[in-house]
Amino acid sequence: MMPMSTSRPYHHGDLRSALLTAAERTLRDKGAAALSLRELARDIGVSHAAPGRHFKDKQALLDALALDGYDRLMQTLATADDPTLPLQPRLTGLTRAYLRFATDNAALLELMYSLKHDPDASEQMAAAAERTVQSLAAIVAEAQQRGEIIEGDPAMLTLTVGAALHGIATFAANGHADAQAAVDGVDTLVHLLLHGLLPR
Amino acid sequence: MMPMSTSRPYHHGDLRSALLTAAERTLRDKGAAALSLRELARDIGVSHAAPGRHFKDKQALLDALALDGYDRLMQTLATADDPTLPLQPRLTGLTRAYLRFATDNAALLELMYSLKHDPDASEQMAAAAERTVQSLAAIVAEAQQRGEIIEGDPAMLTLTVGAALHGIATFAANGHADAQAAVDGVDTLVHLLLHGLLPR
DNA sequence: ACCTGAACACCGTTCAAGT
DNA sequence: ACCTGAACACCGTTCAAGT
Repeated sequence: MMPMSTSRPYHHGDLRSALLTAAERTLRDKGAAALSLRELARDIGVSHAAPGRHFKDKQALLDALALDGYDRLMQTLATADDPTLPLQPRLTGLTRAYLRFATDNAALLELMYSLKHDPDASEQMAAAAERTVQSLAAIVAEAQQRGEIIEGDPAMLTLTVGAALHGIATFAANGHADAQAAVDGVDTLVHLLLHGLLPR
Repeated sequence: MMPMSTSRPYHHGDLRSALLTAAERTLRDKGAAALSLRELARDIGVSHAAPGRHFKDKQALLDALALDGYDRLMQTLATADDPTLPLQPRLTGLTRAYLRFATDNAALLELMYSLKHDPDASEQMAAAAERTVQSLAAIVAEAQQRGEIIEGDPAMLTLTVGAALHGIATFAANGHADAQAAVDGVDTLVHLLLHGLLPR
């Protein structure tokens, strides 16, 4: 039990992170469009102008949320990756992790991939996305070196795998595919990616 | 030259479609978040309450835009589809068409795939998406019957192909992949999907 | 440094009233 | 049937002033 100070000082202590926490909650519960700085301020118990000290405008708060999302996604993927595995189970594991993140954070993912960001934040997000792509590219390159997969432009192989993973994750996140069906289908999807659709 | 009535009547004639046209324009130029019913009304020259006659709220207008987007996407794909082609060029053509639509209508696509819609509109959109999936499923089933691709759960093959197409389209739309690079990569992507990544 | 409170210029939505 | 004009309850953002 933390003692609550009965005299409420006019400042908050760590308003910035309190705003981000509260914002992510409403993002999750009601979506980005329903997010109001004034409402956040009310919930936290601070004046409506206070958020302006920490985020130059509403978009800056959304950008910060999205950037945090990229960090968490990358950490999720890094944790899920097992470099000792052969390619197929390794990709399956990564895909499952991405799928789980997507369904658990659907609104956040939508925000992360949305078009409207400050140029500065856009740059940071492009860099974060690029880092994720690079780790996938590294996996592809490794597999090529081991002779597990075909030669050819590694960027194209990475793009293909990345597109398939991204596609199924967004299908699952927005309900275009049933989430459980998508999870169950990961094995088959990765198998098809590796083996192709043509008869042998 | 249409004669302009100098006495401006208090009604508009076809306000509903005028609103949709203007809304799509701002969606394209400034994004969904910047869309204001009052501003639309001003631009069209009608009172700020007039839109309420045609759309019960702002979300209803966004839903109508998204639904129209699904219609146009399906029409684009139907036009681009050439059933006389073998599977590989057929899929390549469809993917190109989807890519073009995605880059030409990035904000609209984002709106179409966004999570926040009225339940009623969501149902219609799910149905529209389902129809698109079904036409892809039909192509897959045909190819299976002709022995062009492997047997196995057609739904999984469709999901895999659909995920890859959707993934590359969204990459292109939001700039995660350079649009031109994505278009150039379509041949390779479809080839990889069909042939797989494993060495033969 | 950090926050308040008032002010400004906007919103979306509703509703009686007009034509 | 379709629109207006006023009204209501909100917004985001700015800025002098407070501590």
